[in-house]
Amino acid sequence: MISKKCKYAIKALLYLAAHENEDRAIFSTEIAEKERIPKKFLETILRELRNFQILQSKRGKTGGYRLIKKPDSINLAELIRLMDGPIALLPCVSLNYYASCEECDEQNCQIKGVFEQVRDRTLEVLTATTIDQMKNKR
Amino acid sequence: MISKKCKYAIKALLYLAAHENEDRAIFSTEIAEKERIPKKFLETILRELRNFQILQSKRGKTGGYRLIKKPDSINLAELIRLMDGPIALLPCVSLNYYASCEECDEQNCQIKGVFEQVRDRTLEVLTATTIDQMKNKR
DNA sequence: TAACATTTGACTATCTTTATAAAAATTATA
DNA sequence: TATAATTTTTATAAAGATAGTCAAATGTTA
Repeated sequence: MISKKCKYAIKALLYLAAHENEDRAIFSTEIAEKERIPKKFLETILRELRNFQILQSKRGKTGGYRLIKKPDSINLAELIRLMDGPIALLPCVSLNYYASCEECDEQNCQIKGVFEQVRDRTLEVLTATTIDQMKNKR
Repeated sequence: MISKKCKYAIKALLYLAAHENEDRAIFSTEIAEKERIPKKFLETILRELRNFQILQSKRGKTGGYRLIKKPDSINLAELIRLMDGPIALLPCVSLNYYASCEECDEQNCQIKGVFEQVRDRTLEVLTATTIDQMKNKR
């Protein structure tokens, strides 16, 4: 499962992408209400996304959030990794967060293979999917 | 990520499968030592597997654990669901543990589609892989 | 220029759940 | 009587999901 944090991040980005052409910064309050995300939780998520250079923020009356990265350059694999960490189902088959299994002889591991397959299949879908593509669904 | 519990369960079943023809019950201690799994934790895992009718247990001097199900009839998807629950990355696309997303209009959800794809791709691999197949790796 | 309203930012606190065990006492079996 | 599983209880630690508070920035207005 991805975390709620991650799901909320996707929704927030979709919302920002949908209103990108309106030439205005968008308040966390607006996103929270429209997407029904707990406001304070959303704010910490937006801040993280800003720290990752995915969006920019501005304080004050004319403040709010805007996308920096283009929606077609934000893919789901990247986003999930930023918010939740590894995508692989085992640490020892993770490409970006590899960690060895303490207890097993990795050379002769019988279970790695399947999970490498799962990882590859999953990544095929996730890296091929961008915020822009999701936005244009239905 | 799958939990350690789940990973240990896979390892324990692989061990039992590897020694299936020896016509003896196998102690939790033996599995714990050979597979380097914390003993007490392993015992609770074995008990769960017994409750799921995957193996049987016997107490006393000639006690231990034996497989009930054949290794080629235990697939990974089933096993992961028993130990960890849902395989899908979102509750609303889970086949066996479906739960609606409180906050979103599921009819017009833009993010479901991708995660259905991921689920299907993942399940293709996991349901096609049995303990017996893994046992015969390398 | 000072005061004000609004919005993000940073830092804490809290509450719940899940994961991971360890311990003790009990029961079954050879 | 020794051995090994069973049950029950408890503990710990980490993660997840939120709420609260006050500070800092920004634009507006008197």
